[in-house]
Amino acid sequence: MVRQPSINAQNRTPLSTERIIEAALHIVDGQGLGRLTMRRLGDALEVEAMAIYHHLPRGKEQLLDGLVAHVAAAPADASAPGRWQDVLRAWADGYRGRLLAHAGVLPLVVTRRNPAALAATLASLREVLRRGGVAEDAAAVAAHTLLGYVIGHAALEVRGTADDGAAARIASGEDGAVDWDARFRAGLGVVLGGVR
Amino acid sequence: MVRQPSINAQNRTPLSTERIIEAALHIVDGQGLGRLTMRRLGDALEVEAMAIYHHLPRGKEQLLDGLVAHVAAAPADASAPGRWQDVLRAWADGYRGRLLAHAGVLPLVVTRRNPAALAATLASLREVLRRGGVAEDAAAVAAHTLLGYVIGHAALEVRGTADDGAAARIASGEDGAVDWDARFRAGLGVVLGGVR
DNA sequence: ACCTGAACACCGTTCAAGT
DNA sequence: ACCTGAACACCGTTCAAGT
Repeated sequence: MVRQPSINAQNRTPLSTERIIEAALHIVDGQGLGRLTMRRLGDALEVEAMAIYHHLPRGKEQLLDGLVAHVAAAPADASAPGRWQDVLRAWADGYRGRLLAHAGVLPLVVTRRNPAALAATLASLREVLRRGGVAEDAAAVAAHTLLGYVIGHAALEVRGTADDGAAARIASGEDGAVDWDARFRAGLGVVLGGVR
Repeated sequence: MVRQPSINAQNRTPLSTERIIEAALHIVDGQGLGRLTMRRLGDALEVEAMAIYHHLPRGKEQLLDGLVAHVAAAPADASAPGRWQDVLRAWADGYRGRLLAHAGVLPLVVTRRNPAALAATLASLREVLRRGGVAEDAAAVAAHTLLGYVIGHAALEVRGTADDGAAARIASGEDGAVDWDARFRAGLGVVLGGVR
């Protein structure tokens, strides 16, 4: 006779790295990076904070690395059909949306050492350009420029949404709110238009 | 008879917001953002941590805002002679150097609300373009694109210096170390070349 | 006005112990 | 193997008190 495991003792879904990262991302998205603590994360998972260390031995460091990987590793589809300009435009739209949706992890993406995440994304951009017939050197430069622009623009947007009003008008002489979508597309045009 | 103030009691230079910010920046540059604590900052200033609150009533929040202002507010010289391309290239070089020299505050520049600092910088870029004969709309787009690129590229550089070696080669197929200076200049050419 | 000392409510992390 | 409980060395910040 086989025992039903769900009946006894602690019948809750066990912890896993994936569940931990997801719960952490949920906290960051909802309450901000500053409120992500091991204790609060434990609460959200209905577990003592110390249980997390069993799955992430490097502790909070490893947790933050996981968040970066989850958000920043989003390569372009090099096998997509169409002009490389359109493929990159579509990727950039998606990547920007990703960064804005998880704005709280942006400071981590910016400085945290996590080679694999961004390197893979960068390689996919080069591949799109290479397949599109752009020379190797120019492709490397363009991939770098594009990723830099998307990340930098997302950073400006995250900061900017707060000072659309009076502050921006006073300090910059700009008239009213910024249409960020249009701004981003226009800047994207500048970057892609500069690739030869 | 006038008393000599320097003789008595606590004859040390009194605290000031400027001294506090400078000491904080020194800690961040030397030991990283994570090691900037009010207590350590107090030690560096030879004062109890609580004394800082007398000069920065909003506490650490205000301290971090001050760091961002100190690093990110570096406008271009709109009255400089020469082609606008050269003026912006010179500004970009300087701004990049600034961000890299204080890489520890980069995550703060990226997300911390501090309208004045970036808005003033942005306005100066627009002014350079406007004086150079670029149309208002195109100037606004280009200023935004340029600042976004410089910040984003600096972020990639800060992260990248760690994975120049094997990690980058494996993940990206790139051959060896990246010449960041050349990369930056080339990307700058792409961005400026795209402005019409 | 400017700084100190003690205290409070938190942190991340370790370590031995439970099941 | 997986989780808990108590403990340690830190945090930022408040508040009353000193000069």
